[in-house]
Amino acid sequence: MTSVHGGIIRRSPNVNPDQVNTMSQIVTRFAPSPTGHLHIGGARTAIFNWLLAKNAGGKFFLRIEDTDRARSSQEMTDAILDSLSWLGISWDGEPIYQSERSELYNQCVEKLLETGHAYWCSCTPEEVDAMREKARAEGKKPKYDGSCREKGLGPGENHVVRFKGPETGKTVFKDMVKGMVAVEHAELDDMVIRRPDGSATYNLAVVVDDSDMGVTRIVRGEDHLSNTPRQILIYEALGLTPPEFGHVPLIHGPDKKKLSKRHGARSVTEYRDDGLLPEALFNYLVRLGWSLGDQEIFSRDELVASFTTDNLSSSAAAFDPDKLSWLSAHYIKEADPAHLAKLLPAYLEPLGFSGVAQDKLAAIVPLYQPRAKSLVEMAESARFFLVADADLEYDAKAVKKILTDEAAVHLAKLKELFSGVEPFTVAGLEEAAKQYLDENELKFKAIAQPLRVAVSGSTVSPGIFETLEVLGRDSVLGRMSRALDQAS
RNA sequence: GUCCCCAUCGUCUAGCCUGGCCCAGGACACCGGCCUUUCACGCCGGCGACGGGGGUUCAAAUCCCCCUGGGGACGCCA
Repeated sequence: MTSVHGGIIRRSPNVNPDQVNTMSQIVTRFAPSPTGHLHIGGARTAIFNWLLAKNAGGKFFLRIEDTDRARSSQEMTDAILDSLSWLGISWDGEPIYQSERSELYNQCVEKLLETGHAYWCSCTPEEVDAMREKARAEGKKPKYDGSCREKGLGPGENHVVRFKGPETGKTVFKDMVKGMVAVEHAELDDMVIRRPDGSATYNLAVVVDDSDMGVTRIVRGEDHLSNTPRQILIYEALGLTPPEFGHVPLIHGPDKKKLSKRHGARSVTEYRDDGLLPEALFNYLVRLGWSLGDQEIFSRDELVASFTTDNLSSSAAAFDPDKLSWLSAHYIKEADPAHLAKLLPAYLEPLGFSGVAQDKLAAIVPLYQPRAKSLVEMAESARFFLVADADLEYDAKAVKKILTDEAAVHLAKLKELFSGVEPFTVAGLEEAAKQYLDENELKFKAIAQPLRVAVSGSTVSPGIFETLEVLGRDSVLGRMSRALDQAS
């Protein structure tokens, strides 16, 4: 009564080459339940499965587990698909909806009934609860006690169908990340596979669907590990070959506790709203629980080329917002400025800036690529570039500290000089400033901060000449005038 | 409670399968320095771990056992 699965050898000797080929095609899937947004745990699972398929040149399917009609919604389904797309994950064919497949499930339940692998049960939920309570009280595993196993009941009011599992022996399988896992059949109880209303339960539907979809490898969260022996038993009873399973540990919060809303159990959408690039989240999630030597940064192509299940970690990982932030900064540095300029308006809008010209943004972006950790941060820092000169707000403390009488003298001179600088570029401005500095035997420090405060309103900005160039002559001169007014 | 899974720096991890090259390597964070025009970037350096106990062995982070700790599952949810 021992069954072993998951080995690599699954070919029978007499199949023809063509068939071997189709059979060896790798098929993976991601099966979210549309009862909430796509969270990072689910996103990581999706990524792993997608990568697995891509690496093998196989297929990656989507299945929407929406059998819980009350809690599922089309809006959530759409949101999940959106998140996947944003991450750059594409799927083969159309998503499959479990809610449309009850007929298939019922056929399989019938087959199980006919072959003696399932039976009707008339026990009420209350009765079953009592059985479980009793077992628990005796220090045993809470289980349905199998009262109806041999009763030979038929369909009837409030009758469910239960799977008739083996009572002895054990199921052993080779998990792609855990290795050999064994569970005694005595630990399992006869699970309900069909409810009184005729609907199928999770374990049955999953098996039927994965088999029907031709899924060959399943990577999923460790919370499904204990379901696996049950599912394997259903595969066997149905005369089907189980796929290979890989159970990745759940992601923990930074405190090693359960992932909570507070620190990371957030949806992919929220990270997008925070101004992360999808590349950063993708890279971070992959590295959380998977590694390839010492490499930290991976392009998508590298990942597709090198991702295998061998390097998946078997121990749980904690979510680290700092490291994610570091990756975000990295990908912003690497990104094409024009691309970022296209993304920026979405983050500028909430700040009250809309319809900013693309070429203007494209000029601003490079100044912030080395400093911004997110697009939100970039948008906020870039504010002073976008406000009208007359609306620029001056930080009182900065004005008091930097725009001294002496600074005002320099600013006045510089303003005159700048009005004639041609071209109005970093090189031209630098040259003009240098000349002024040399003539008056001044250090650059004497004018850097005054200029910065004059044009940005604060003591912080990108390099001053870059800032001046991007601002343009009119703004620079206008703002310098305003600064001189403030100073006096 | 029962069963299953897991255990290297604060965090992500390499190394573990095929013991010696590991008084344990990389990255994030942190600390210090350099660069400098503010803030960042960058560069250099530092701090910092094999959970505990038994074995096996000439030799153990690596193999075995126990303990402890953590997580998950025990649904007519998925």
